[in-house]
Amino acid sequence: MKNITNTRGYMIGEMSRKTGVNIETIRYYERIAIMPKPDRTEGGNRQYNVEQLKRLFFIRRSRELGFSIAEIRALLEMVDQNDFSCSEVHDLTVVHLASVKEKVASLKKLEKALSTMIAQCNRGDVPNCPIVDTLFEMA
Amino acid sequence: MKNITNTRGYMIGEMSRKTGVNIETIRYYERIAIMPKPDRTEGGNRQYNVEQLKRLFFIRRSRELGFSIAEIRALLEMVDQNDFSCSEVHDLTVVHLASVKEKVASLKKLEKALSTMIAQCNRGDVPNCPIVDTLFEMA
DNA sequence: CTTGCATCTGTAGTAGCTACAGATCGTATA
DNA sequence: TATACGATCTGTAGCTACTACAGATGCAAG
Repeated sequence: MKNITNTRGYMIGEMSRKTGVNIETIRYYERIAIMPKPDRTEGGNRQYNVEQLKRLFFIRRSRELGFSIAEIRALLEMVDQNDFSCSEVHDLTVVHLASVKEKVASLKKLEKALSTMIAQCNRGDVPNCPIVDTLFEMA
Repeated sequence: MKNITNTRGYMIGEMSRKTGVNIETIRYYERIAIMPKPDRTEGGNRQYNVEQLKRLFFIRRSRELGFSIAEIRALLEMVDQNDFSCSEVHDLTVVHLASVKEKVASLKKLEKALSTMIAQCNRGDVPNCPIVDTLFEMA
């Protein structure tokens, strides 16, 4: 039960608590190499530093914003360059925004279609269920 | 090169062409048992009937409407009953609609956040990239 | 020194397909 | 009838982004 940031660094559990990223997920990020291999204690436990903590925050925030791991990998590569190009980051974000908009649009279509189906159905008082009829359509 | 509906039934390729469902996906649906095991030719090729074709249309349409396989399984169980209850179908659809709405809402939030980030970035003319700054936030 | 939580590795599972490889089927044509 | 060639077969592995174990250790407090 220690939240102490000791001099040796953060243990994986602390990293998890601070960022909200699951421990298993942190190890997964290491395996797919978007997080670096951290130092180890003599016993073999991971010891993270502040850099790595920031990186994990970056990843979590990016995931929250819907970036895929592949996109995050690209973002991190950009950021890892000393003199990274803001316009590359900008462009990647614009592309991502476009895909989010597309998803919204297609979900809105679903929403409309489902609403219509539901509206046509008065729950069993009709001989044929209009929802089921719609689902059987060979459109 | 035949589109002939022969008396024996539809081959898997015909099913695929008619419904737009990938051949491998049709076999997958059989494996997870939302499509029945069809008859076979002497040689072992699948032979589907009209019932099964309709069922596949139903599945595809439901997928298009965003229903999960689990939900589709439930829908099919309802529909498979001779005297199925329209209100069960109704309720499942309402629940699904709610989840679609939630997804729309959360994607809209993303959209807004991403738009704001992009608006703040004038592509490299700022010392620190506002997008990257946002991503590093430890919120 | 023991207790007991934290962490370790490695593997397998999730959804919903998709993509092979290597073998056989089925049929149109020579 | 023989053959060629596309369609289909089975079985397995891959994809995304994790999550969930099992069984073995590490580590720190009492």
